[in-house]
Amino acid sequence: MPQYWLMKSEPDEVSIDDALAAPGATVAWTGVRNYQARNFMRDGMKVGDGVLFYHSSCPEPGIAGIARVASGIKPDPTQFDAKSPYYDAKSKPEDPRWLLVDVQAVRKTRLLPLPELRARPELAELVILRKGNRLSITPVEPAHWKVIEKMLG
DNA sequence: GCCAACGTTGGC
DNA sequence: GCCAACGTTGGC
Repeated sequence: MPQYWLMKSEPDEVSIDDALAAPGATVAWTGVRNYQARNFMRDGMKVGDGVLFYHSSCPEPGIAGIARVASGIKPDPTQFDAKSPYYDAKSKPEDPRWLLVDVQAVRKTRLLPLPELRARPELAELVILRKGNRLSITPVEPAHWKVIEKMLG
């Protein structure tokens, strides 16, 4: 049973184009610093799961591409890098607090903006559309995935 | 830049 | 364990 996820990235940091241009179209998903999002990676993700690649904190936020989970969880090396904005002094290499997975871009899609997602009643329960949601990684129901795939064409 | 809505921290 | 203060996210 395949599972689906939505993963937010600021295109200034890693856009869908950056991911497609990376070796193997694969990037390490660094910088997750929220326990709930981390736990989704740790407890829920499997290699091959579908990913909606979402651009956040940018002029036009929305879904920008399709990707897949390309590895199991690994420690996020940026937590040990004192020069990284994601540095966490309280995390110890023998007991890493933060994890990542590799994400492989499958294809760039048209930009599917938030207002268009909100306009679809079938997507009302999509986690990122719910009020107050700020999670950078959220599960996506198979039915929602199908609707979104259709909208992307 | 604003601000709503969360999450985290730390004193008690 | 409570909760006020503070920090962050992220759309607008």
